[in-house]
Amino acid sequence: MPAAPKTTDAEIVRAARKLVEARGQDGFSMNDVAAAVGIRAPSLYGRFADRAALLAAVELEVWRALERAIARAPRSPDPLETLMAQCRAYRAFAKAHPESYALVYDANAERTEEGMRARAAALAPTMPAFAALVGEHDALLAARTLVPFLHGFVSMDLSGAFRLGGRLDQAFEHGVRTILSGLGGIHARRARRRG
Amino acid sequence: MPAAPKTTDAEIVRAARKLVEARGQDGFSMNDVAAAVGIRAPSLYGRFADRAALLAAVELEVWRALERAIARAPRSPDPLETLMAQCRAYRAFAKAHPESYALVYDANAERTEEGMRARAAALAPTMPAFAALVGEHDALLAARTLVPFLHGFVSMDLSGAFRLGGRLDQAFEHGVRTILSGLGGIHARRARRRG
DNA sequence: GTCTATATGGCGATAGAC
DNA sequence: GTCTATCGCCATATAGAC
Repeated sequence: MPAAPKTTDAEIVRAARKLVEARGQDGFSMNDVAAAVGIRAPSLYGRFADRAALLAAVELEVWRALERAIARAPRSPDPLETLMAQCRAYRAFAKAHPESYALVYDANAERTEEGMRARAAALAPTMPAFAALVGEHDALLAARTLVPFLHGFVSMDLSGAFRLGGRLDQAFEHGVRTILSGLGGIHARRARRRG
Repeated sequence: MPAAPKTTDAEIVRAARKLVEARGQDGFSMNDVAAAVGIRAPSLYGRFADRAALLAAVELEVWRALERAIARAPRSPDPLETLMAQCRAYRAFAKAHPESYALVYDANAERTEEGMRARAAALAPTMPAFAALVGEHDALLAARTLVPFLHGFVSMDLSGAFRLGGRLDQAFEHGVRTILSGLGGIHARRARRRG
C-alpha cells in the first residue's frame, strides 16, 4: 500500500508562490517549499520534475491572479475611463505582488506555450475597451503601445528608478492619458482618411 | 615587501561585466571573476567589500555605456527624428547587452545614490530634443512618459513576451510615434491655453 | 595584494526502502 | 507518495603567512 498524500499539487504551488512573494524567485529552496507543506524535499520530485517546473506552475498562478485583478476593475460607459481603471488595477497588482510580477517577466525564464497563453488571457479583459476607444481595427496596435508603458512604469517603479515621491500617481495618470490621447488622434486621422 | 598587483580594479570590473553578459548576474561566482583576471577569489575581497559591491561597480559601467550609446545617436534638425534615433539606440543597446540591461533594472538590487545619478546621466542626452519638441516646461513630463514605454518595450521583448516576429520593429516605431504625437497634442493645447 | 587552506553551509537531485 | 540517506558540487567569506 503506497503512502497516503499529505498535501496536493495546488497547495504546493500556493506555498511556493507565497515564498516567492516573500523572498523572490531565488529566495527559496525545494527544502523550504517542502517544509511549508509538511513534507520533505525529495518528495516534491514525485510531483514536479524539478525546480523550474514548480516555478513555471507558480507563474501560471500569477497570470491568473493578474487576470482576475484586471477583470474586477470597475467599468464605465466611457471606454477611456474603463481603461484608466484597468491600468490602475494592473499597477496596483504589481505593487502588491512585486516579486510575483518580477517572476512572470523574468528574462531568463524559459518561455512555455502555456505561459504565453496565460499572459495573453490576463490582458484580454482590456480588449473591449480598446476596441471601443480606437475601433476593432486598431485595438491590438493600441494595446501594443499602452501595455509596454504599463509594464515599463511599474517595473521602473519596483526597481526604484523613480524619485518622484507623491507625484508618482500623477505621472502615471498623465502617461496613460497621453498615450490614449495619441492613440485617439491617430485613430481619428485614420478614420478620416478611410472616409 | 607587499605582493605586486597582478591586475587592476578596472580590469576586474570589466571581467565581471563580461561574465554578467555571458551568463547573467547570478551566473558567475567570485571564483570565476578572479580566474578571469589571473588571481584567486579571496584576493578580490581586498578590493571589493563583497559580491554586491562588485556588482554595483558593474552597474555603473553599464549606465556609462548606455549613456555613450545614446549620445552617439545621430541628431537631426527635427527633434522628433532625433528622439526616434535615440530611442532606437536605447533599444539596440538593450538587445545587444540583455543581461547588463537586466542587471541595472533589477528590482532586488540595492539602490545606491551613485547608481541613481548614473541612470539620470544616461538619459540626459535626450533632454534637449524633448525640450525642443514640447518646450522646456514639459520636457520632464514627456520623458516620464516615453522612457517607461522604452523600458517596458525592450524588457518585454527580452523576456519573450512578444510574438510579433518581424513586425516588432514596426510596433516599436508606432509606439514611439504615438506617444510623441500624444505629447505634442497636449503641448499644443497647453500652449494655446497659456496664450 | 596575493596566496593557501579552510570554515561553514547551502543547494538540487537521485537511490532505494516502505 | 513519502521517507532517509547521501552524492556531488559550489558558494561566500575569513585567517594568517609571505
